[in-house]
Amino acid sequence: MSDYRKTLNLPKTDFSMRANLPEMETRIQQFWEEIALYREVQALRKGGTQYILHDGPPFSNGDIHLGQALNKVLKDVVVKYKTMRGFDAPFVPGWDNHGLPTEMAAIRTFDIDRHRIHPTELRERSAETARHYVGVQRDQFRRLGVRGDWDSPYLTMDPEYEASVLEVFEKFVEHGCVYRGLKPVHWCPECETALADAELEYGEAASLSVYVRFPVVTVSGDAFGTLPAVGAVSFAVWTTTPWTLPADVAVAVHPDLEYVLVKTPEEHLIMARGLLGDTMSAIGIGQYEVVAAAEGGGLEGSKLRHPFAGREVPVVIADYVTLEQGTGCVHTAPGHGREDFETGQRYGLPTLQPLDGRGVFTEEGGKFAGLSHTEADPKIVDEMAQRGTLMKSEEYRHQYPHCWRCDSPVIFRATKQWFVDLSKFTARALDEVEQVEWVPPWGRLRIRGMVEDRPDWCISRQRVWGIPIPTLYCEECGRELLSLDVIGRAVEAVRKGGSDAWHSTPIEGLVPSGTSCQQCGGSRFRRERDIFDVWFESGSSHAAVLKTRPDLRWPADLYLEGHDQYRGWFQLSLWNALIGQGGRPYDTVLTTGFVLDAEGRKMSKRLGNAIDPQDVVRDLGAEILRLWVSYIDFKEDIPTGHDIFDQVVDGYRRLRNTMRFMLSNLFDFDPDREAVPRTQMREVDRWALDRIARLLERLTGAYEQFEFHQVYHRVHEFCAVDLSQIYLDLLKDRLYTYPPKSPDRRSAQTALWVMATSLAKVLTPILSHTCEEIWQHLPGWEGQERSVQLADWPDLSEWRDEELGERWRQGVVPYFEQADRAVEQLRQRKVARQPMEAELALYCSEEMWQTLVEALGLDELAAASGVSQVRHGGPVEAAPEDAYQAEGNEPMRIAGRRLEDDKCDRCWRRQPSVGTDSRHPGLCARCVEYVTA
RNA sequence: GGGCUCCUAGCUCAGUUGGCUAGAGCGCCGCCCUGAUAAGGCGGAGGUGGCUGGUUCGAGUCCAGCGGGGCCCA
Repeated sequence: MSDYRKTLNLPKTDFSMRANLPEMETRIQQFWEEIALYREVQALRKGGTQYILHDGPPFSNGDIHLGQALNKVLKDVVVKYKTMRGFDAPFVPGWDNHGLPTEMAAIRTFDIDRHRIHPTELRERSAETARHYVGVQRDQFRRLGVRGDWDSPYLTMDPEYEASVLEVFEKFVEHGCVYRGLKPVHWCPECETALADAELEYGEAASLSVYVRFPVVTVSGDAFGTLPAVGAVSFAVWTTTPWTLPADVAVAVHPDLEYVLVKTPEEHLIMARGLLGDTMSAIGIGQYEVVAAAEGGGLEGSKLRHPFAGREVPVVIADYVTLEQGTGCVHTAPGHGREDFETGQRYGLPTLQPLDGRGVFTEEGGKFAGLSHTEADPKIVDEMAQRGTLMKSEEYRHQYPHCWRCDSPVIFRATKQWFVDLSKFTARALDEVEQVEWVPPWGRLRIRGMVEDRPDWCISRQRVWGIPIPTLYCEECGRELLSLDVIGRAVEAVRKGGSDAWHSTPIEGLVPSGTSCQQCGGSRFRRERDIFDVWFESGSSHAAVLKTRPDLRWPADLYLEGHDQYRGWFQLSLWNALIGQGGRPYDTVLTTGFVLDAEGRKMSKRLGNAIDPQDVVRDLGAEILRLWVSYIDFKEDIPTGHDIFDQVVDGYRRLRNTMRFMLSNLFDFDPDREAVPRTQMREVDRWALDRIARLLERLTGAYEQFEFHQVYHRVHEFCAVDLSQIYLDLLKDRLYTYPPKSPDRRSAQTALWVMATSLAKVLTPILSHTCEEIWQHLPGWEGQERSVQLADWPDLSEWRDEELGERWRQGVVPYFEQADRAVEQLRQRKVARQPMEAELALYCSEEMWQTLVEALGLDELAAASGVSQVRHGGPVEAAPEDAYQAEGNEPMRIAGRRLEDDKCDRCWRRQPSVGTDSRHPGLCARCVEYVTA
């Protein structure tokens, strides 16, 4: 009997069931290399409407992490989708080379002592590091299957790019919004250098904690009613850094907190009610009474006497004042604190800066001049004790930032920095924000908030690895010189020789002859050594990249980054483009959530819950990572974990095997010659095509809305339900047992071919490698593109059949589930252990029966029911007692019985006709006909 | 502490303008098949919709508060 197996058209394909993805992907990627796919696609889409996705540059300072992998794959999905839709959608990847992360990577890699190394050498080492990691990351991104112009990416350290940044700066200067001012920065007095946040290490340190009286001169309005004798009333202030008191210019209170006037045996004190008890016990006063209360807001403008400097200081409002510690009255020294500084800016207070680079008090420090800040601490306390303004002093241990190199405690010190005044662009910026499409929509709200309360932008950094700020200082008086001429020369020099040219060009080459200091008239200058904030560089990418490359255009259609970039790249690119180019740099901004672990916590190397994309690619394959990207909703927080990847692997298998089944049944199909015209197709095949046509419309919509997870979930469901459970299952009988060239079989193959090619196309943006592999295993046809990525987006609208689809949805598809249940009941009752042993009798209206028979035909109705035979038993009422009661709109009952007919050796169906032909005693009549034909 | 945001079965997602017993796939358990076979089919269990209160004839869907997670600030 097994002889008949040879007469069947069993599926055949080289498309393996197990993918061995890592191996397959490299083979496919090699193929892409060979045909220069990126160029091919670009050439093909040349002339199409441009769609510019501008790549946000990652730092070139290490291997790519999962978030970056996610980001690039998403961009790849967008770009591939767009090109298949006919757009000219180039993808130019970029890297952010400058800045502290790379400088630190270089210091680590080369074990550099940054206090000894010459800046030029540190720049060289940093450049080397950056180049190295650009190469590493490029390979890693390519390994993910990301298609782009990898041969000519943009690098922020390219001289051309650097020159463009300086040109943007030039525009800023033209607008007159660049100025030099004071700003407190973390400063290491040992190393005498500014420190970035990343260079701080927090550790325990001892400080002097002091409670200090700020005697009241006047209190605003009648906040506390009638005050007792002035002079006997003080604001109680607490601080752990007495050495910052010489720079104090104000006391801050919270506008909404309640403040009280407290009477003690000796005096009256003012502090927050919420801290009254703590403060009193700290300063050792047991007997006191509250005599009046007022909201902090009402105290604004009160005048106090500095505890030892003699000057008057105002009471100001600040919402960062809390009840966690202290008295609720916060000592404010704009020169020594970031918040203090902003408060000072708001009130127009002076920024006192009495410390030099070594942390030693200058003349401005008055009687403390010459003392280091640590030496001054006790002296200041003594001074206040003598003047009677000290209430309490004690040692205090707390977490305090230390220098990462020398481990000494750092200080906050006001230094001169370059700023950009953004205030006059705020209205324009908000206007542009409204023009942009933010996805998801709440992005607008978020960026609006940031634009609205944006302080002036400090663009200078005291670092080495970056683009120099092309300004000068007078050698005589130290006054800065902002000159368009000088910037112009810098642009030219940098364009030729890179950033180093600014440092190496003789000063005469940078200073136009006749230049003189605006302040003292001096004619000798030295160059600025500070560099730009890296955000200024990357924020200029729209100009440096979009405006300079012929394959791109300004502004971009899309920026796509993590939602941390609202404050970062999105915002700073916006200001930069607004001031530099007069408009927004993007039309749409799409943001992704953050990659979290399975418990929803952030991923970090420290927690040890980070997943390395390189591991995923090596162990599971890039396709799994790509599928994961479309498995989750990337706009929300993104949960990850090995179990999630396992699920993605399962999902991949389902997709792959469904595709494999279709491919394997197309082994003898020639789409050019054997495709069956729509009118001659079996109805069930047309139903399947209507289903996929309908699916395709939804998928296209999902791509348009950047809802890629909808693509995955809908395709997966389609493969599992419409195909595996229903269509492919019922097709087997026809595909395997019918004569190879019979129109009925070709009809099925036509449908399979349309579905397979369409699915391969619509999944290409996501499963690029697998779809390419499918493409290579499909039966070839006239005009088939070399790569599926060169194909057009499928249009299956011709296969839509509204009437048929509706009829099936109502009257046919629901039957399948009912049949399954009826069969299950037979199995439960042990009527038939195997469904193929059974026959079903449907008890329903004649009309209902006709609908099913006309839709499927008797053979396929049985196949779809999973049994050997199906017949109409009669009206519902005629059904036997134990018949299954079908659910649904119309009444139907399904009875079943075990067939006594023999099983056909060929088609496995139990048919009465088995054995009627003496030549083939084991076959049913249908199989005899096919075999003898 | 502030701005924005998220919280539906073990997991990832659906649920149209508030309206019938809240769905899918995966996973799990049981069965069948061995002509998709390191596949495939059938069935089953599994949800106080983060919690509390409110608006409404009716809320997963609207409002308020609380709890937990995330990003960015502080």
